[in-house]
Amino acid sequence: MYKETVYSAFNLLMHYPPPSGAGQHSQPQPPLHKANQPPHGVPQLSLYEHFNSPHPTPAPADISQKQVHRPLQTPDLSGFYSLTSGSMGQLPHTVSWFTHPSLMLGSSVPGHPAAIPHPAIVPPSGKQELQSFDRNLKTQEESKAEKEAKKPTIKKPLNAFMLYMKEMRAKVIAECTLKESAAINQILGRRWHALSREEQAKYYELARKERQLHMQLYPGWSARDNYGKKKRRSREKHQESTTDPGSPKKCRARFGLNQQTDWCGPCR
DNA sequence: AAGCCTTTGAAGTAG
DNA sequence: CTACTTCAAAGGCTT
Repeated sequence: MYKETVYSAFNLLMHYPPPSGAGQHSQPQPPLHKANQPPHGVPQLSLYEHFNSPHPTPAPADISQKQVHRPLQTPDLSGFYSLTSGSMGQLPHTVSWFTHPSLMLGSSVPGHPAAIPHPAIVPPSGKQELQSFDRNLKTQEESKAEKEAKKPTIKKPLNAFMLYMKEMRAKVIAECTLKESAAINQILGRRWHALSREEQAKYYELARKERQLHMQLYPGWSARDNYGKKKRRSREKHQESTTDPGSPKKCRARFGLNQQTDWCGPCR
């Protein structure tokens, strides 16, 4: 029963036409993640449409509106990618952002624009009034910040490598008896490069569908929405490592090597 | 408790 | 247009 569901879901997933050029071995080849870009002007059936057919629900114009005024009309896709496990050979667990806790959107009230005083509004003169104005301004800013913090964050869809990591992490942990993610990710990075183009293509394709579904569900969303929200280490710390080879990606960038094909000595 | 580490890829920003 | 930056996941470690 379960397996049947798995394979039927897989068939749905694999119903998409493969991107032109994907999985072919003509030389030279562009990087897969570039080659997999869908051609412009070629509408492709999305997972969303697949599951809504023959009664498609038009994608809402505004995410907050959808959350509050209309419950998500999409059929229960939770665990969709766990269902597609068969497709990937063995996706042992959920890999979709769709089922990620961070995306389990609550019933947040859409934030009204905070009452920000117009720049032309000048605080009344006089020390006491000025202090009072400052306090009000601060309170407004604080409440605005609180509202921002309470807003459910829509995360970025996972890219091909992230999907691969999610699938393979448990395997690597079991094999290497490691738990530290930094070390595991290094191993996974090397294994990713060792994959054949066909194997990688599966993940690029899955990632493309993730992005497509994400766009369908959150039409107004942009990666910009989450930009700068995480506190990062200071710029100085980044720059002080000029003598350090750093990650292979950074190292390749530094020495002008091909990011997709070249291995830099110090990072191997 | 918050951020770092570490990876790749997508998408943003800055010049 | 190019180069650089940030964020997705993960969990132990550090501050």
